[in-house]
Amino acid sequence: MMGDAKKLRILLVDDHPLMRQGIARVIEKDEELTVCGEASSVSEALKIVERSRPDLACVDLSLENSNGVDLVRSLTHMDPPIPCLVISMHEDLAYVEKAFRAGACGYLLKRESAEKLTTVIRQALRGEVFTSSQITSSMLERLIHPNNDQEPAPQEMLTAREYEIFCLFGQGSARTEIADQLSISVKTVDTHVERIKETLHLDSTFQLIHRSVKHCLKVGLL
Amino acid sequence: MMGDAKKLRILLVDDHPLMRQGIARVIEKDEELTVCGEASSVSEALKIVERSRPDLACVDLSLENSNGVDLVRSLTHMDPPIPCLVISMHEDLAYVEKAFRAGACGYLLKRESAEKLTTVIRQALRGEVFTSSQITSSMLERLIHPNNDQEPAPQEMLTAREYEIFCLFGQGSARTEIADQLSISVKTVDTHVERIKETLHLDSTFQLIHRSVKHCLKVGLL
DNA sequence: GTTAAGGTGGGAAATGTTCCCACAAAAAAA
DNA sequence: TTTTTTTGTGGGAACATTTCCCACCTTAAC
Repeated sequence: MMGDAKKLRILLVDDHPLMRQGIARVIEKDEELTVCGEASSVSEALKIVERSRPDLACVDLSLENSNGVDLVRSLTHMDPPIPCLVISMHEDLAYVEKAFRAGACGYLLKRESAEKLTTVIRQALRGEVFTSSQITSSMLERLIHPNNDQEPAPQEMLTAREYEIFCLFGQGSARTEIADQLSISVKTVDTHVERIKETLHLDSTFQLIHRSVKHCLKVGLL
Repeated sequence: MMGDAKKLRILLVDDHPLMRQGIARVIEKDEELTVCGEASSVSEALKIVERSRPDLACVDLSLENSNGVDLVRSLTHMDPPIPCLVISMHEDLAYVEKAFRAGACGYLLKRESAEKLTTVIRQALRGEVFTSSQITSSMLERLIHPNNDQEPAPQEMLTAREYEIFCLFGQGSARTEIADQLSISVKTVDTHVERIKETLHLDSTFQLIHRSVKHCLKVGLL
């Protein structure tokens, strides 16, 4: 019981209970680490942080009904800041970018091994920055071939609003209909469309619809 | 051997040997019916018809490299005409329509029972018109709800040229590009587009693209 | 507190769509 | 055979969309 006081306290945030259990087990195995709380949403996590300030938070990026990125931003901007290690299933660099822009100090892929986790947690607590080796090589790849666009996932490239409109196109709404549904001006829809096309390297609305239908079909929106 | 002379002679046209065997077996079981020939293509069928004029032809609509509808048209427009019973796997009313417009006197779904087949053949030989009950109810449904379009297959509804253009849209070409590829005027493409939309009950080019992409994805053109 | 990013819109020229119309060839119907 | 329908080909003009600029406001980010 005495030793617990010296242990570094870690908060787990993931909406999958089984995943939390797995991570917790790995952490508890380490004599210097302990889990001080578990949360499945941003609000839960913030409550736990208030009453028991953890030394580190392990945050899953894709939380149900809320965004792990926002949590990371909150935690890393507190006084004093709580370092955040993102544990994500997404290899996509767009996620990585969002996480680090929000203040994360590490990005670990979920399929990484258990030993890696404790290693990374220690690194994070020492203030070191970490990414999984796949992520590192992806970043290097992008560094070397900056214009290597091979149909990136629209969700990652577009803002929430843009993606919303993008999908509405794919689901069969035309610009005027989208404007009605969203209660915004057609011109606003047009501007969004412009940005979407720019981001996705599309030359015309025709190509946009084309891409959107394909995407919606792929993700089961149609 | 004497009895055979009085038997009603039936020609089988289907490109699946096993299916022909199945139908033949059912027919031969009936004392009043006999199979006078089998063919897997239109040309084969016409040869058999010349040398042994059957009393009835059972024709599959989807023949390899040729079209059962054309055969039906030929047979039912001979002098004297040879009645045709279409045996098809397609429940779609578009097929039914084409078959009857070509002169078929019956339309039987392949998944119908064996007993049904002999019953229907007798009906056909008596000059009665028959459709499977599913087809009948589909027609009634359409009669009651005329604008209840349940996405019929575009290939069946459109002419060859129209379908060509329809698919080019789905594969990413815009109207001007299609005009270039086909070496025709953009206006011609526009007219085709108009007809396609009319046939498919589409309200806008937008919906056309939408439908086309879905279709191309379904048939593996994308 | 200045910069960057996201969401909101307008104006005007270019482009695309739609609804007419027409004509010729081929196919179907009479 | 002759007539009618279907198919493929196009034009003109009104209308709608797209595209390219631009601007404003708000909310993070640095």
